[in-house]
Amino acid sequence: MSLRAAYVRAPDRRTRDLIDACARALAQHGAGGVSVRNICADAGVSPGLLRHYFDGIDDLVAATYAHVGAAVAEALEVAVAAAGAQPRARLVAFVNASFRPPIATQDLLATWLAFWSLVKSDPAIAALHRDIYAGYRVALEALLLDAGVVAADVGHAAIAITALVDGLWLELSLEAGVFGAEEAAAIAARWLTVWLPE
Amino acid sequence: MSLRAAYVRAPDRRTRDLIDACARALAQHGAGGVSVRNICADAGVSPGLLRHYFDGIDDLVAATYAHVGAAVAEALEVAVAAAGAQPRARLVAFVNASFRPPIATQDLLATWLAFWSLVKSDPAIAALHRDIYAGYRVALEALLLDAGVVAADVGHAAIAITALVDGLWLELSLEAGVFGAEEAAAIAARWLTVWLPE
DNA sequence: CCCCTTGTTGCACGATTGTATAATCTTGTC
DNA sequence: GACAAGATTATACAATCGTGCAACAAGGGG
Repeated sequence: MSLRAAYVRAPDRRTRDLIDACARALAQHGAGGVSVRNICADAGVSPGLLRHYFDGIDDLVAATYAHVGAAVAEALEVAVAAAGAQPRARLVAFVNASFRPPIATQDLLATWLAFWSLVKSDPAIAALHRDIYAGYRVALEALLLDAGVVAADVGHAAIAITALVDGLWLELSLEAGVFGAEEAAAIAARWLTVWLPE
Repeated sequence: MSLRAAYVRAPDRRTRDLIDACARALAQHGAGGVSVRNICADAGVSPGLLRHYFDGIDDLVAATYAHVGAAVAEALEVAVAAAGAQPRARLVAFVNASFRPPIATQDLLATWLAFWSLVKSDPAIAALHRDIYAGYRVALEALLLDAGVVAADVGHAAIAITALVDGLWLELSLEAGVFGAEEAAAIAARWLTVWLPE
């Protein structure tokens, strides 16, 4: 049974290998650089194997988005938990974590940008995008409310902060060198004070 | 000679037709939806004609980016000129114009998003992107300086405002319906006050 | 009227795409 | 060790990709 378990777990290993290879392809060559042969060669498997674990290349890309999205959400959760109990510190930690590893790495930003470009053409990606951002916004709105932002402003503030974070991600990814993650965090922190009382 | 001029001007018409068709393809199907046959069919010409006016499909996409970028820059310039002489009004006009027609149309935002996704893979697009954003940032920095932003802050402020505008564009394009251009303009206006004195 | 340039078409070519499939290898069970 | 089942490979196939090319249409200059 234990050997059986090890044998059964092998597919999960391959699933993960393919997702990682897909993320690498997305990061390095953009959305146009993902092809079955490309990904499978990078994962070290035969091209035919992809269809054994996924319904097709689109399904793999969607699974990669879900995986990366969950990893980001988890990293944000960890950062908030580590910030302690003070509401405002938790909010700042949430925003600042967006500009530090493991989130603000060059590869992850490029991968995320590739996902954005697929939202328009792939309905499955669009649905995932809605879910991921809805979750992000809910978490952010809760933190804003706890930090003392007036209820009427919470919706606008969440949209504004999300937009700023995404915009800074975009520039960090596209124009590496013009400014760094530290400056992005400083800008976001300043933006936060607009919505906070006092 | 006059007939000759009319005859010579015909190619420009076709160049423009192809660029428009390319922009439509980019807006509707994303970066992955641009193909020679697709674009030429939409423009109403034979597939072979594309190579008569452009070095290839990549060249056409680059030309489309340059064309759209120039159109946006011109629209911003017009908006600033129409705002009068008061420095702060000119700055607000510059930012607000980003969220009104002819810039903040659904099609143009989708096209712009497609360009972003190509920066990583296409060096020509990357060079164009650098030029376009450098110009944008120079114009914005000049307006900020005139509006009274302290010189030491101008660089950061330009980056921050550019990021916010791009982030709002991103959300307007990807999640149409969650919020509108009017709310985006209101958010940007509030963000501006952070950098302005008093 | 003929020619020559240029715009334009239609098709063919090789490369690459995603997917389907048959054969092979590996592993657990009896 | 034989057998069943799943993992994996290699190859084949149709579709689509960008591009090259030969031919046709059209109009200006000789």
